[in-house]
Amino acid sequence: MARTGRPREFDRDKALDAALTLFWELGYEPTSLNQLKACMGNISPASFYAAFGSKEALFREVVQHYLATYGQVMAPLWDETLSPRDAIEQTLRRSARMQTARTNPTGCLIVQGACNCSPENQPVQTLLAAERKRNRNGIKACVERAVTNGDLTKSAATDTLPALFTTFLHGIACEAKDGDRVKTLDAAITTLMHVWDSLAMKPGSASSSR
Amino acid sequence: MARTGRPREFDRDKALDAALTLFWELGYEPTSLNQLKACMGNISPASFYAAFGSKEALFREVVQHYLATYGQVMAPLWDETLSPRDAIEQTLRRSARMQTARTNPTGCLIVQGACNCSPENQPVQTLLAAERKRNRNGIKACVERAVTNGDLTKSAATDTLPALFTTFLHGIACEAKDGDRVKTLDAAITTLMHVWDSLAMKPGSASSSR
DNA sequence: GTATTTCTGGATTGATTAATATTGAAGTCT
DNA sequence: AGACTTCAATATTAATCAATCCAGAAATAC
Repeated sequence: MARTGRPREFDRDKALDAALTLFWELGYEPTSLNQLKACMGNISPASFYAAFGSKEALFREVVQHYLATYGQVMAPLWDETLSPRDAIEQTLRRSARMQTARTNPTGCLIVQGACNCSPENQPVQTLLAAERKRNRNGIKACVERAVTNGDLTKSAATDTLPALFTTFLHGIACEAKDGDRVKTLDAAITTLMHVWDSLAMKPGSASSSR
Repeated sequence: MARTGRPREFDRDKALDAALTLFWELGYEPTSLNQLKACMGNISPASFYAAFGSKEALFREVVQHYLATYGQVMAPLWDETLSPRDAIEQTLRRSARMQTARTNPTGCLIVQGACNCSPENQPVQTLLAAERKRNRNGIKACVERAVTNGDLTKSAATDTLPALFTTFLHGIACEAKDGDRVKTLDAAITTLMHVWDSLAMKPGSASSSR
């Protein structure tokens, strides 16, 4: 699309990737523009602001990029070809694997990217909080779908499942950043899913619908 | 103990309390010395450094104060008069209640107090990481005690319990900060404890030992 | 070739950061 | 009373923050 004028000398996509890594490691506020410009290929302030607008605008773009790539571990939640149980299990397992992988920073940009924020950067905090709410809603929708399906019989216990799974999901970020192994988390997920299974077989209906 | 010289004009304990609240709300780095001095009674820089040494020294003192008060919700983990199951359940419930109370900031200082940190403040991050490790060890010790007691029969599943409960515990901080109600979390804890109970009754022995 | 457009490099902006120095007031001890 | 000790207010330190400006370089359009 670049029509006229002098072409950019650095690779915008690579710069965005580098910024993602830095934001992921340090979080929004501690990441300084100097560090960003350095890791993005020693670009000048003018180049930076021409290409990305501002630190906050860059971060928003970084979050979108994260959601479109690493964040896709959450996709099973909205994949209705999966059973609700498999959707949640896969989401947990893929999150644990992604957040502990050695190919990227540990932990979760959405949970930890703007954890310590000055009031003036509340918009950034709000942006990530909205994504976490999306996670919550996705898990809740899965549980409700299971009730509609007949996989689960609605009860006081099924009402607690969304908070249970969401709290565990978001807790993975802390454990991953603290050095937990994927094996450890995976095993915990296996045990956690027993909660679902014991609720699924408890009431009358012999076998699940799908 | 104040022997001689002009006595301090501000209340050191109240100042520490105010600093705790501010650090709890914002985290370590975004909390500026100006904000601290203001909330501590408009004290001067000289007074601040004379009384507390530095920002980091103040934070360390704040963390100790937190652990000695709010952090006592974790005490059941090391209370051997409680059954291991009750110790973990009480810890979870008291954490959820404390972190959602309207009398103090939401979330957890240990989990979220230094989440976004520049490399130069790594000592602060390390301080909190060590406390989180203490939580992990406490939960693990409870599970191991249950196995020794005979409350639980050692199996692949019991090996996963420490990570399961710890991940949930640390996840509470995120959910509390995002506005979850204590009722919601409490209900989720009830369901989570079913994991323990189903493991406890599964193997042979009819009733628990104590 | 000339005009136009867009990028880059370097210098600089004002605000804010944590921390220190100086100075004088306010207290205790003998 | 007078020596001594500790505090607090003001001013200031150097460093860093995100962001802007300006001049020159490099490309395209006509």
